[in-house]
Amino acid sequence: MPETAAKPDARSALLDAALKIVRTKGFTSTSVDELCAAAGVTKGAFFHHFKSKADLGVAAANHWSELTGALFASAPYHDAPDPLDRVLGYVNFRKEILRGNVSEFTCLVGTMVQEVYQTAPAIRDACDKSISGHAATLEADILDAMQDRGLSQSDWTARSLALHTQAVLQGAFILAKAKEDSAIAADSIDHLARYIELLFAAGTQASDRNEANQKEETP
Amino acid sequence: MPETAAKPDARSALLDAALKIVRTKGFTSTSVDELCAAAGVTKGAFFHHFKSKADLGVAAANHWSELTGALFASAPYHDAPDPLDRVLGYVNFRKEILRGNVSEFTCLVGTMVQEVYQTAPAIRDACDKSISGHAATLEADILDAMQDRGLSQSDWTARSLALHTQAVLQGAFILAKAKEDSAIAADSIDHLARYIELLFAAGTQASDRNEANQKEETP
DNA sequence: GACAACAAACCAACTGGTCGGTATGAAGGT
DNA sequence: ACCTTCATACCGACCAGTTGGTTTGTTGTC
Repeated sequence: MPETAAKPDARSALLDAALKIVRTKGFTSTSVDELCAAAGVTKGAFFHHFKSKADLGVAAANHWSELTGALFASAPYHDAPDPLDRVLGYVNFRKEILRGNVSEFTCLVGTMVQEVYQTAPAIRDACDKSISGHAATLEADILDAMQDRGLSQSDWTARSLALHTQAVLQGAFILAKAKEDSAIAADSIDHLARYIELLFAAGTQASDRNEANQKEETP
Repeated sequence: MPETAAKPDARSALLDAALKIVRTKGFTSTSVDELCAAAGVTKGAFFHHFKSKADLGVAAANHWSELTGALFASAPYHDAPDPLDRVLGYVNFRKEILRGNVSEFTCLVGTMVQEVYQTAPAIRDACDKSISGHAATLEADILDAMQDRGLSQSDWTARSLALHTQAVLQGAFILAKAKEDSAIAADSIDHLARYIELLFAAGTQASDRNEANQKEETP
């Protein structure tokens, strides 16, 4: 991965164009010429900065990671003192983000990975890194909430719940695309929030009796 | 839509080829020539049966609906007397289905709709119909379970929960593709099952405490 | 004068789609 | 029984446009 220090104009223009176009048409349907036209550069510039279209795909996924990373890092839900409130704040924030038309709030890497997971391993890995890396930022808060609520020996892990939130979001985007409606995505996110609430409510209730067993599952 | 009575060889061969190839490479990356080669027919046959590639996409989505409809209709979970057990049986069945490599258990219409929702409205509608139609088969059992457990005035509907299950599954497939691993999908399905259990357990607890268990046991 | 950052003409392979043609068989008249 | 008609199913050469990618050339800057 290159350093994000210097920003030649054409490169970031192409990356920004890729974010917009790929999210509406998909990766393979987006041609290099189209990208160049949207970015206002020529093909020469494209292949100067990216050695192939697939290379652009990888760079776009990384660019996406940086953009979303910054967005969520600066989101207000981190301020909540209760870790569970931070987790629920994240989920609620994801719901608030559902503004504008579908291609504006859906996920670049979720879209790309479906198309190329078998044909472009480099892009798939970049997409996985983006999703998993984002989930990891949630994992810490989930872990804190689990400890806080005495759920350390539950039969699910903080990581699996963090990844599950991403699955719900990705799936919600698919439904939103199929129905061309963001409301259905909001419904799914509501179910996700309800699940997390129930999960922690049930936990406090059931396993309050004793604590401090660091073993995981495996009966 | 044509009746499924007569089955010309070339047509169904192309449809079967489409199911397999589109799930691994995506719709736009799958060329007509490739489809013809895999089906052992010529281009003439292709455009005799389908007026365009998009038309094949619509037909493939409908074909998918029929195949999955038959699969789930004959699944054993319908036999459970308790409607909640049928719902949980469905979820468990979805988990059991995760066999073989990723392209063998992922969803054709979920893959397609991501690519073409903006560019091929006919395909999008066919995919929506497939997903929503499948969700509708779950909705009846959910509704029964809600009545059975006295959850009729909850702040979520049977339809939204049915669609949520589809969102979770579609999202689980995306994660499985990103990680090239079905285990992550199974984890998400476990979370879904846990959610449904908690949802109905919490409901019975909160609003059905006095009314107790008045359901029949031997139908 | 070396090098990064572009511009733009150019290319072979491939794309979805067309079109004239053929093989088969059922329908219908005589 | 024989012939014509017509529709369906299929073939495969062909087409124009597009694809990702290359090459050669022109800038500006250190």
